[in-house]
Amino acid sequence: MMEINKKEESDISFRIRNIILAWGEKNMRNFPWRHTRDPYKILIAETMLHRTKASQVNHIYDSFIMKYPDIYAIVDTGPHALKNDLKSLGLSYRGDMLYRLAAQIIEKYDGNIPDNIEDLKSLPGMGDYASSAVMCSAYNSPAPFLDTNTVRIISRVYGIKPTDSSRRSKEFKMIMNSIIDSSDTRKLMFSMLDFGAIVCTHHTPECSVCGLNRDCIFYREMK
DNA sequence: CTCCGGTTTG
DNA sequence: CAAACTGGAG
Repeated sequence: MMEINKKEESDISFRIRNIILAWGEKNMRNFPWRHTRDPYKILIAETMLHRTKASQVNHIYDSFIMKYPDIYAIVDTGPHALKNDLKSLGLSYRGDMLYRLAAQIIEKYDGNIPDNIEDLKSLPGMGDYASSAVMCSAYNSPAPFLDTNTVRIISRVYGIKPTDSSRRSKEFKMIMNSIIDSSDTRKLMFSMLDFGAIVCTHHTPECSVCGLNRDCIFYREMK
């Protein structure tokens, strides 16, 4: 009995992984912060993406990187100018946060972005999500991260009602780990984020064209 | 657990 | 007009 459940569990994870990877091959979005492995540029992107739409970040990202090409440029300009350059993204504390983040990286790590989760998480503004995202995006490290998109996909397919704390829950983390398995984490995470943003959307998801619909409890209950 | 914010979306 | 957006801090 136990073994059957385990097999079914891994079978669903296997299908989610392959279906989303295949979908990503054709539909993955093409943001500038995905063309680089430079941890600095990825760090900036994650800071901007904090509770903010990717399309909004896309508007200002390139010019921001042009103006602030490295971590020292952030500190040199000071919090006030940063705040102004990030204004269109909302969350007014973001400028101060980024300044403190850059200052600590220079002070504690001689200007080098840490390449491990523990050190990243110790920095201001860097939580579970952003730290794992840097690890995954810059180093292709198998660091699972749960954001609003991946939580929504998992909650629907598995029929688990999402709560405000789902992104920190052990249950969701374990499922995410089983989906990642030993795949190309970087490619899978980007595909999954985009799948959530384009197909498995919050309002009126595109269930009719979703490759996961026959596995999805949300879809089966909707019919 | 609650709050944050300009912009976008329904 | 309300709710959501690749979350993190207090």
